Parts: sequence; structure tokens; C-alpha cells
Amino acid sequence: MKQDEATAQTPTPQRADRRDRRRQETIEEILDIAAAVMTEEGVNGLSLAEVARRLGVQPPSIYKYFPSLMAIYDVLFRRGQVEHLDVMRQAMARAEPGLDALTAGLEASGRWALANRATAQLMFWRPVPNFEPSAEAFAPSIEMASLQRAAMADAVAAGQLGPEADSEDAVYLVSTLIVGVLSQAMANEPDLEWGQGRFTPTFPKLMKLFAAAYPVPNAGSKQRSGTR
Amino acid sequence: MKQDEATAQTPTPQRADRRDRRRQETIEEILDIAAAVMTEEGVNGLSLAEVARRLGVQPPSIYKYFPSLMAIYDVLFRRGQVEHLDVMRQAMARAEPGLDALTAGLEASGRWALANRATAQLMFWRPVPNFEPSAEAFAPSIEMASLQRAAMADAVAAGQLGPEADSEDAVYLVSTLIVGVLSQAMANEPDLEWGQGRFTPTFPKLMKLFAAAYPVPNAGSKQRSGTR
DNA sequence: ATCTTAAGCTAGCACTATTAGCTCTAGCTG
DNA sequence: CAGCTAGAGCTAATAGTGCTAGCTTAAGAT
Repeated sequence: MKQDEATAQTPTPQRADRRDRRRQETIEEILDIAAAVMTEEGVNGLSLAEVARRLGVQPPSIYKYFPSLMAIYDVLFRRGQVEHLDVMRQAMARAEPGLDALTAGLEASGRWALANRATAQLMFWRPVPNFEPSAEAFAPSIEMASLQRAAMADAVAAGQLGPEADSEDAVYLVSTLIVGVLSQAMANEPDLEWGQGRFTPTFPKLMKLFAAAYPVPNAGSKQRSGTR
Repeated sequence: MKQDEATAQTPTPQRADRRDRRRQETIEEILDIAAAVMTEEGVNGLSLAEVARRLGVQPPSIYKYFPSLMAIYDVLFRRGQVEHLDVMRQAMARAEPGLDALTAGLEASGRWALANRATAQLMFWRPVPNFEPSAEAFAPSIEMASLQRAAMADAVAAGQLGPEADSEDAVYLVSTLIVGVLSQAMANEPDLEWGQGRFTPTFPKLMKLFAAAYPVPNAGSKQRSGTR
């Protein structure tokens, strides 16, 4: 009944397998339910049987759409990576390029992670035995690293950070800082949002620390910060 | 019912319930097996049935010693806390009080965590659905925080850190740093030990950053660092 | 109007945690 | 030393899980 957009020029309208569309809808529905179950019961609390129950179907029917529980985890992993990357990219685009963008991106990342704890845990902690994300599901995280790397290069170019900040090491360092905050927040304050509690409010201080780790060599000479 | 050691002055020797001793031995054996299974199969891979199998017993027999699987997790949690605290305390005692002790303690903590990954994950990530550690099992972690706090007070007294380092915030900050390193190492480099890979080697740099976050107000005047 | 096949189903297997209730014997107690 | 108790094992059974095999039905392509 609705051809996504464009392409309405074929003789018989909607001939493009309407079954395929229904199928895709069911797949999406399963994934949404799975995410909800994971949120409620914890990452390892996801069960095929519960998904089937909520979908109003017998458990074996799920296998018409996914080959295994692990396959569902994999798609949720991938979905999370894509969404997370998107949120981060947008936050970075809204901010001044350089250190501002990096900070905004990381904070958005943290906010997203706490708002989507279960998925974030699946992505960053690997708590499910026998689950190894496929290379395809993992791909967006590589793009994320290069986004961060680019922001650091900008920050160096703008004279906000020293030249060594444009390095793999710096990416690892900065990611370690947020992951630390998130780990603490999730394990010890499972009901609080970003900005509440003992850990996430330390994030600005951590970013200052990070900046301090890469001081500009000859301060005061080049262009002023924020200009660019 | 049983006097642990010493006190063998009662008329009948070893009258102190030898059954209780056997029982205690079995309990220890179960816990050791459980820890081994967790190490091999992952935190959530621990299964009562597998423990029974290795003990050479039918699964229901385990219930003579533990009321549930979660109870086993709880004791493993507590065991881990105690061992971890011990390792950290010893490392701190061996080092110069103050910043050195803090650094040594944290590194020992990291080393222990990577050498006992499964238990560490159980303790710091809470990946098991429906498992909430008992207050008793949690107790040692409070003592650990006060150990760190004391080291920071020493560091302030020795003029290695500014006065604000003697605060709860500083404890949270420093614990966030190691947890970050550990999270990254465990999730992304599951086979490497402390000191290898991309993350744990950044620990010294992080400690320098931490120190930089609490600078001594009037540098160069008081006593020199390392003296005390 | 026919015929294919996707999408549901039931039955069943191999696991898991857990409970109930039986048996036997180690070892405490008179 | 004899006898009794309770502890430590067992089997059987329940309810849950992931997953496979094979049947049925009707939606929708032809």
C-alpha cells in the first residue's frame, strides 16, 4: 500500500512484493519488542519466549524471521551502533568544530548510553556469553572513532590542543574517560539519568583533564580559541 | 559449633563436629568450581548443573549447600570483594604513603581485575539479571573507598596534591579512571593482561592527569615531593 | 481459479533452576 | 558398642529456556 517514496511508474501499482513489506514490518516489531524486553529484564534477560509472548505468537514462529537469539542480539547491537553514531554526529555538527564538538559528541554519547542502557551494555560490555558481534554490526564504531579523531585534529588546528592530541592514543584516552563514567553510573546508579548522581557530573572536569593532557606548546601566540 | 583453629584443650580431641568441617570443605569446593566455570564460560555462563557435574554429583544436591544459584553468585561476589580489598591493601602498604600508595593500590586493583575477570565483572558490572549483591557482600567495597580516601589525605599532607583531593569527589574521579581502563580492556582486549594492549598502558598517564587535577596551591615552597 | 509458499502451528529434544520426597549411612550420643 | 539422627546423596517431577522437524492454512502470485 505505499511505495516508500518515488517509483510509482510501473503498470501494476504496488506489485513490489507486498509480502516482503509485511515481513519487514514483523521483523521491526520483533526488534522493538526485543529491545523493550532487554530494557526491562536486563541484557541477559532477553528471551525468545518472552518476545513471542508479546508478539502473540508461539516461540518457534520467531525462527521464521531470525535464525537464532544471537542473531537478534546482533541486529540490536548494530541498531544501537547506528543510532549512537547518529546522535553523536548530530551533536558534534551542532557545536563549534574542535574541542567543543568533541565534548558535545561525548556528552551526547553518554546521554544516549544512559537513556538506552541495555543496548549500551550490549555494545560496550559484551555481557552475553557466546555473543560476538559480526563485523558488519561493529562497523559504525570504527566510523565513530574517526569522527572523534577528526574533531581532535580540528582542535589541534584551532590551537585548542597540542599536536599529540591528533593521535590514536588520544582517542583511546578520551573513550576511556567516558566509558569509565558510564560504567560507574550504570553499575552503581542504575536509575539515574545523565547529569544526576555522583559520576556523570564529573564529566566536564574529565574533559578539562583531557585537554590538560595535551597542552598547546607555545600558549598565547597563535590564533585565539573559539575563533577559527 | 566449631572452634576454627587454636583451642584444642577439650578432653575429646576434634570432637568439634567433623561433619561441619566436611560440609565447609564441600562448600569451598563448590565455590572454587563455580569460580572456574565462570572464568571459562563467562559470568552468565555459570550453571548449577555444570558445577554439579564437575563435583560428581546430581544438580539437586547442590541445594544442600546453597539455597539458589544467586546465593552462589553472592558468595563469589563477597569473596571477590575481600580478595580484591586485600590485594589492594597490601600493594598500598608496600608503597610510600600518599600518591605512590594510591597509584600502587589502583594498579594492583587493575591487575587483579584482569587476572580475575569473571569475578571482577560480577563485582563491577552487574551483568547477571535478578542478582543484587547483599549488603554484607558489598561491605568490603566501602572499606576500599576509605582506604583510597586515606591515601589521598596522606598525599595532601605530604604536599603531593592540593587540599581538594581529600574529598569524596576525588575518590569518585580516581575510581572512574581505573574502571574506564578496565572496561575498555575487558570488552575490547579480552585475552590481554595488564600492561598489554591499548588501554592499560595509559594508566600512568591517567594518574598524572589525576594529580594535575588537584595541583598544590603554592608550588615550590613547602617540602619537595617524594621526601616526607 | 489454481497453486506456491510464507507464516503460523504442535510435538519434541536437550538444556536450565528448583522442589518434594525417598534412602542410606556417617558419625554423634546414650 | 549399639542405636538413632540428621545430613548428604538420590530420583522424579515442574516449569522454564533455545531450537528443530514437520504439518497446516490461507495469502497472494500466477
